[in-house]
Amino acid sequence: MDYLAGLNEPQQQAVLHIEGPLMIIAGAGSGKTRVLTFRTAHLIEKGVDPFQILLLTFTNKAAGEMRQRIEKAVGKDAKNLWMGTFHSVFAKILRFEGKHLGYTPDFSIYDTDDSKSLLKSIIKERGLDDKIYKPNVVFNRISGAKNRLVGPDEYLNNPVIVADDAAAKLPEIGRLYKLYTTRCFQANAMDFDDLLFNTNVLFRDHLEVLDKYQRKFKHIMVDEFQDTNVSQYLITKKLSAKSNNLCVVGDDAQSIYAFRGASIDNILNLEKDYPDLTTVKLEQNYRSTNTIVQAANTVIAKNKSQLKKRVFTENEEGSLIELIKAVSDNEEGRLIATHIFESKMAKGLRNTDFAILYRTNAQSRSFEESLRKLNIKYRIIGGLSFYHRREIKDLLSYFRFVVNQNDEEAFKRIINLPKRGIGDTTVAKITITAAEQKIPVWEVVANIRNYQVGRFSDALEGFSDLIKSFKIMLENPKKDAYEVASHIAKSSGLLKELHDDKTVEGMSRYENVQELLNSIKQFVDNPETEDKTLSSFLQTVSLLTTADDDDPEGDNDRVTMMTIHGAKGLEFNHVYIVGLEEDLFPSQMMLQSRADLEEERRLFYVAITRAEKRLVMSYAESRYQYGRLKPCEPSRFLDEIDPMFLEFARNIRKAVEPIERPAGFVRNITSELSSSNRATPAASLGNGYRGSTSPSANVAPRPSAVSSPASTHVPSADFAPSNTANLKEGDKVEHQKFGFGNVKKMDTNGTDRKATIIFEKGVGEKTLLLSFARFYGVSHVQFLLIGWL
DNA sequence: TTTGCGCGGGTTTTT
DNA sequence: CCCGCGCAAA
Repeated sequence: MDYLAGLNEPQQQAVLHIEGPLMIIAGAGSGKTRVLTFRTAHLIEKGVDPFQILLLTFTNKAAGEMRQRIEKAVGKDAKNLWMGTFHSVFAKILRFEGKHLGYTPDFSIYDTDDSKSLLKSIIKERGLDDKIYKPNVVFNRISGAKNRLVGPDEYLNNPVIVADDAAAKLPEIGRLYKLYTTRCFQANAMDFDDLLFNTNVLFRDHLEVLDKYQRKFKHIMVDEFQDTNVSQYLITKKLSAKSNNLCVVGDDAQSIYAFRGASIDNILNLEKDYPDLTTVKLEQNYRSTNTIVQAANTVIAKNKSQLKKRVFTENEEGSLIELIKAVSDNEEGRLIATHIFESKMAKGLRNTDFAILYRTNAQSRSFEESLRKLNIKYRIIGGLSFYHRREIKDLLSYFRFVVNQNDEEAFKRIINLPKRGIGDTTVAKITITAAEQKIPVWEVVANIRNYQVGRFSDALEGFSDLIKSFKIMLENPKKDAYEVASHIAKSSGLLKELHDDKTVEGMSRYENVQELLNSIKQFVDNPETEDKTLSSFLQTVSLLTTADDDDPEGDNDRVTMMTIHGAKGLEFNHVYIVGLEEDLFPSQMMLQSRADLEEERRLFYVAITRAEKRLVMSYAESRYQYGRLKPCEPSRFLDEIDPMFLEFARNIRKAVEPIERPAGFVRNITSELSSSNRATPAASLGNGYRGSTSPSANVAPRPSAVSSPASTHVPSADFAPSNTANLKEGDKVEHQKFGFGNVKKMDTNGTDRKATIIFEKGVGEKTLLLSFARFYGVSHVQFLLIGWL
C-alpha cells in the first residue's frame, strides 16, 4: 500500500474503510478524487471483483478520468468497473430490464426539447392556452414531481399538490402530467427524469430484479453526493440495502443543483438512514492559497444549512484577490483579456492556466471577442452543445425513428424534412389519431389508407416506404451503424439539402452533419465499443454531459470559459469570476423563485475554490441587454466577503491600458472572409445578448461523443464542401487538430477531394478527405495573427 | 402548405 | 436585440 504514504490521516481512514456505510465530507480541494481512486484500488487489491463495484460520478468525463487513474494503480481490472453518471448507468440497466416495465431495449431518450415539445402538443390538444400553461412551467412541475418519486396518479390524489396548482391557477397540470406520461410510454421513450423514476419503479415492483443487482453491486460509491436528488438517493439506498456498503463523497458547501431536484438533505440526514454511518471529514485544502480559502469560507459562513467543518490550508498566503471594475460588459471583456495576456507574459503561463467563470452562458460573448483580438485561444464548455444544433437533432431524429418507430417527437421532426408537403395539420391528425386509439404513430403512418388523414396519402406513403427501406438496412446484421447512418443521411435528402445551401450557415451545418457521421464511424471503429448498433450510439449520445463535450486530442492550450456550474470539480491556476453584479450573480431568478440566497452563495463558493494561485473578480457598471445598455449595481457578494473586500478594494486595479504589441508580433492581413468556414463573429455578434447563437464555430470544441484522433479513414462522400474549393498546392492551412501545415498535393477522385498536407507540428504528412477535415481558414483567405516569432 | 410580416416576450444553472 | 408565434396572403 505504498500510495498511503502521500495521504493525510482522514484520507487514509477513508481509503481503508471497507465494510459498512461511509460518508466522506470532502471540502474543496481536499483530494477527494485521490481518495476515491485509492479506495477503489484498495478494494480491488483486497479481492473485490471490479464487476461488483459501482461508482457513480457526476459526468462521464469524470468517470473516464478516474478509471484511468485506477487503471494506473491496479491495471487492466479497472476496465470492468461499473462507472458513469446515474443517468448513463441506469439507462444501460433499463435497456436490459425495461421489458419488465413494457419498454423495449430500443427505447428513445427524450431530451428537454423533446419533452417540452410533446407537452406543448398535449396542451394544445386539450384546448388549453400555452401562454397560461407554459410548457416550461408544466415541465418543471412534472420534473419536480418525478424527482420526488410522485407519479401522475399520486400527483392527482395529493390534496396539497392539487391545492397548490389550483392556487397557481394551473389546475390542469396533474392531467397533463398523466397524459404526458402515457404519451411517452406509447412512444417507447423516457425523458431524463424517467431514467431514474423508472429505475425506482423497477426496483420497487420487481424484487427479483432488485435482488439481482443487489447481489451484483457489493460496493457502491457516489461522488458529488450533495447534488443527488431523492430519486437518485433511493436507488443507491435500495441497491446497497443488502451489502450495506455504500460510500458517498460530497461537500454540502458545494451543493448547487437544487433547481433540478438535488437535495442537500440527502447529505445532512444520511445518518438517520444509516445509524452505523462512519463519517470522515477531509478539511485540509491542498489546492488554493490561504487568501482564497479564507475568502471562500467567509462567503458561506452565514449559511444556515450546512455541516460543521473547518476548511483550512497550509499553503502560502498568496496574493490578494483582485477586483476589476469596468464601465460596460465590453470593457470588462477587454480588461480581463488584457489581464490574462499580461499575466501570461509576466509569469510564462499557458492558456490552460486560466479560466473565466460566469453565471450565465450568455455572458461569454464579450470575452470571446476580446480574447480573439489578443489572439488568445479559448474554448467554451457548455452553451449550445453540438448535439442540440438543429441539423444534428434532425439527423438524429431520423436515426431515432428508424430505430424506434413509436418515437413521436422524432417523427414530428422528420416527417416534413426535407419538405414533402406534409404540414402541421396532417401531423397533428396523425399524432392525435395514434394517441386516441392508443397505437404507435407508425401504425397510422404505415397503414395510412386505413385512417382518414386527408388527401396527402401519397407523400405519406413515400415517407413510410423510405422508413421501411431504412429499417430493412438497419436489421441487416452485415451493415454497421456507420453504413446505416450515412445511407440515411444521403437517402433522406437531408445531406443534399444542406449541401445546396450555400450560405455560411448552411455550409457549417453541412460540416456538422459530416462531423456527426464521422463520430459514428469512430464509434464503430473503436475497439472498446461493445455494442456497435445505431441504437447503442443513440443511447450514448443522448446522455453526454456538457463537460464531456471536450476535445482531448486537439490543440488544448486554451483559456477555458464556462458557467460556474460547469466548473465543478475542476481547478485552474488563475480564475476570473466575472459579472459580479446584483441580479446577475446572485441571480435575480433564483432569488425570486426560491427566495433564498444560500445556494447562490454556495455557487460563489464553488467558483472561488476553483482557483489555485490567483483570483480575479470583475463587474461592469452597465451591461448590454436586449440591445440596451443597462446600469448595474455591484453584487452583494462583494460585501459578504467584507473583511477581504475592504482589504482588496484598496487594491482595485487601475484600468488597464491596451497593451503595446512587442516587436516581432506578426499580423497577417485579412481579406475575403466569404469563402471561409469561419463563423464571422464580428458580423454576427452585435453588442447585445447573444442568445443561443452558436459559439464561434472555429474555436468551439468539436463534439467527441467518442473521441479518437481525426480520422485517417476515408469514407465516400457525395459532396465536397465548397469552402475548401479554392485550396491548392502551396497554400498554408490551419487544421483544427493538427495546427499549421502546407498543402503538398491535391487529389480529385470523382467528387472526393483529398489534400496531402505536411504539418509543422509532429504529425508530419497527412492525407485528409476535405469533406471530413475542418480548417480554420485557408491562407489566402485569412488569419488574424499567426503568432510570435 | 408555405411564406412573409408584425408583434410580443425572453434571459439561470443541466442530466 | 433576436426568436418564435400567429395571422394573412399566395
